[in-house]
Amino acid sequence: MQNAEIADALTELATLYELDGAVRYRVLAYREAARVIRQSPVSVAELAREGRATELPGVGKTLETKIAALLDDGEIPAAAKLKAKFPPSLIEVTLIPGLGAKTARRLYDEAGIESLDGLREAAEDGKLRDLKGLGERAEQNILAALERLATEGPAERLLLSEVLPVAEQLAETLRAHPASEAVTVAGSARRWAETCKDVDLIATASDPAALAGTLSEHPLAATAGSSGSSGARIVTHNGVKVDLRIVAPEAYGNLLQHFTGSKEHNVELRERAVRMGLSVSEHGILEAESGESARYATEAEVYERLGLAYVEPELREGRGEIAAAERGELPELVEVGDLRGDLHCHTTLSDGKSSLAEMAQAAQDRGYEYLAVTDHSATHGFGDHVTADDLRRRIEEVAELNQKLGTEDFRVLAGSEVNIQTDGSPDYPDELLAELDWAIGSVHTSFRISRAEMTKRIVAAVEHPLLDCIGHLTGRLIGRREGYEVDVEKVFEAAAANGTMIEINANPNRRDLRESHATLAADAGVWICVNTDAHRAASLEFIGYGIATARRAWLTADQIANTRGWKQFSGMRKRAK
DNA sequence: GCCGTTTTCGGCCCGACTGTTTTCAGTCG
Repeated sequence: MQNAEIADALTELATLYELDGAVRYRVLAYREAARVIRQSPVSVAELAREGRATELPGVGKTLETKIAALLDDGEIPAAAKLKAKFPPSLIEVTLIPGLGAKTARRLYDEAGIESLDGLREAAEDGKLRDLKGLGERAEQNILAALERLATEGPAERLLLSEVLPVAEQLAETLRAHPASEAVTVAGSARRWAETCKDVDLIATASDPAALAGTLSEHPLAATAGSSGSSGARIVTHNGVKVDLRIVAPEAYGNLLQHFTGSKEHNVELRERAVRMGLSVSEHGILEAESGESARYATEAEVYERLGLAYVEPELREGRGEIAAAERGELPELVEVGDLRGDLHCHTTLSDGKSSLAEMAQAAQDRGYEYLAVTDHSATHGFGDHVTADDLRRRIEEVAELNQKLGTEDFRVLAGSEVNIQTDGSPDYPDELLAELDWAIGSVHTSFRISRAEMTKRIVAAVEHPLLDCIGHLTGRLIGRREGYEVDVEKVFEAAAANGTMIEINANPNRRDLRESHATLAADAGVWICVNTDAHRAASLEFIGYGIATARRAWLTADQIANTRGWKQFSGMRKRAK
């Protein structure tokens, strides 16, 4: 059973308990455990079988027993019992914005509402207004929410790459306004999370109302909400919700820290502050004893007041960064500027949109020392495959291009992204692979084989002496496709033993290795390389998303192979050994 | 239900907003 399935079951049980009126903290404990399990890089099912699930923070004896029952019987007895007590379709009702478990339970007890259909009927018949605490306004809001759900489906999170360009463009416009003093993109976009729900902009300005008006009147705004001296709210034409909050410069650090999040980071920060006799909010830090409140212009001062080293936004996820900041043991994170080359891209030879020369030029423009051109291989399909003869010609073309460039400072590597076939073998003969400068092995077919077979398949590729690197290890597409099942720990163990690199694919749809796997791989001693998988010259820019994943995985430049210059990197390739 | 610079019980973040209500509970981020 996958971690996500266990997490889903615990989340459902949390809501069932909440509907049943359990104490708040029990519900919170189940939700927190679900979060930790969802994020875990290792199989929680395996941990539970070994009786080690309690090693996860937030999982105690009780939860371990419940997970074991879920694995053995496919359900948790407590959940089954509660589902007999009231209709489980009541859970859907709690998903309507503005309705929670308390209200849902009262709708059931007092109006016999069991589901979204029942809720709609009652609202249309004007029956909800009879319940204490609800009125006509609530009826209208519920009907509007049901309508939105029917037409738009559940609110989905947007890919960071859909949100970040919009956020940056809006921030740039605001920065250019004469009344603006500082504007920062905050929230999950600042943390470079995989997906975002909305955009938070934090600003300070000499004329706040004027700055807020600028956002409301921005051409990207499809609809504008209220706008005043404290901020403004818009929805862009591509459906991104944007909140601008404007604050006095003295408290800019407090507000920025608060709205950068994450929620989990902030909760942990505030809990720690309480133990120090301090109360932290977006407005400042209050000392309980003296009653004195302090405001800070910068985030660094906020962290300093709490006895912590500055925490980079990408680390603020409640994954131990506060404890590390306290000990002064936060890693010095890798940066985009540390990279010396990109080792995965495509050209018009397979499914890319730019030529070999255009890709090389773009890499030189970025200041790289090397670019591996890795078009798809012989069995790729879609008419985009590259035959063995095509590849031999490509090797010659690359040699000619390098000669023409005539510099020691930059070189193109003749490479390939080779399909790992179902039996784990590459789809070019070894003699041809040996002529390449660089080869990546990737899985592009037969995703649905068993976890054991997939693990065996990829480990075989890892052990192949002429595959230098494994591409997009799990094949996931964020929000669209789960990755294939594979025992990543076994793969990393083999990769470390064989000197096979594993990439962080920077494509914002992939970001694969995901961050928890990247941490695990680096800890296992695997060389990571961060590559774009660019299919056009402009897409070399996507490297920022891959570096963000590396940073969110706590990685330093040291742990990334392609931060080395060519001389050193060339010797680190498996084929060079 | 979890956890320990308040260790095996008694705590467990902070504030804004909403809709309903004359002081607040529920929900949300």
